[in-house]
Amino acid sequence: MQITDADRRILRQMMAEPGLSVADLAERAGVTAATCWRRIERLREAGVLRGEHAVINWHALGWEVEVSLRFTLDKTDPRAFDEFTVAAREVPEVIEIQSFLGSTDMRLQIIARDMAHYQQIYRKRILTLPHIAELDALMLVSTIKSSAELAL
Amino acid sequence: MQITDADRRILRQMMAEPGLSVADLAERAGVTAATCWRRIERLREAGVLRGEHAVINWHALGWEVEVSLRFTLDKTDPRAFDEFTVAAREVPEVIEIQSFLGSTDMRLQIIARDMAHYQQIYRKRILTLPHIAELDALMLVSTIKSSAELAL
DNA sequence: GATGAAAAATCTGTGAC
DNA sequence: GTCACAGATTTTTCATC
Repeated sequence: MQITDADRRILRQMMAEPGLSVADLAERAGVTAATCWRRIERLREAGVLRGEHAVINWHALGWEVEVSLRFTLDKTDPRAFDEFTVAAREVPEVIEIQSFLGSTDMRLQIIARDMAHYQQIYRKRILTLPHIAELDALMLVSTIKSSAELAL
Repeated sequence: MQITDADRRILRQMMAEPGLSVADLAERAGVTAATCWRRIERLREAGVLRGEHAVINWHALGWEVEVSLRFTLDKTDPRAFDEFTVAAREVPEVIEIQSFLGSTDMRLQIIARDMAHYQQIYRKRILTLPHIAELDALMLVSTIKSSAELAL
């Protein structure tokens, strides 16, 4: 798919001010609402726009503990990656799963109500994940920036 | 702010099916559209709901390289954290900044068009960030899960 | 102080140009 | 790509609990 300057302006605006209506987006991107809508539709069909994501402030909801866990897997078993991933997806407190090339294989981000809750998840759901060779945990203090304002 | 059962149902539904209209959300959460709208507004004002973000497929836009960088800072200087954070925010290719308690102090996530572009960002914008003591990089292969479906 | 019903304002999605 | 428009949706108002 060919991405025009107008597409780029729309995408940039979506990143800069998420949640804007199509009409407002159109105005800021310098196109009419109908055009903007059709472009968004095209971007969706082309797989550039994957959908929407509600951004929730877990802290305000009383989920105080956020942890980033890095795993090295036991690569002697070729099924390690798949089985680890499938098992990790099933833990509801896991809010992000990333896979890497390098010494670390996977990263999970986890939220919990408090330390006691985290301990419980850690022992019952994390340490029981399959094929873990090594693991190290970092307590998250804050997420400062979580978006992009790129010159596409 | 007091969070009711209806609020929880609305939030859970928003996470499960982002982008739903207020009317549909209301139906699924078992409240009227007006009530649902008012509750969402309250959650927004209370800072529980930070908004809805469009999920962009960088790969489809031709941004092929994604990297996670972990930093240990030089803590002999008390301004290290602030100065590092301020400088990191200004790099447009940095799409996430997290700060931790533990051996690692910061994590940045970066996107680049290709390896050559990444090398350039790495040398000119990352290695020049202030107060870096140690740093290690991981090439991201994929992000598999990036949401939560929690029993709030 | 919170709710639902209904009206008013606004936006979306489509067709014609 | 623009314009016009019907239908849908959001947001306000108001009477009620």
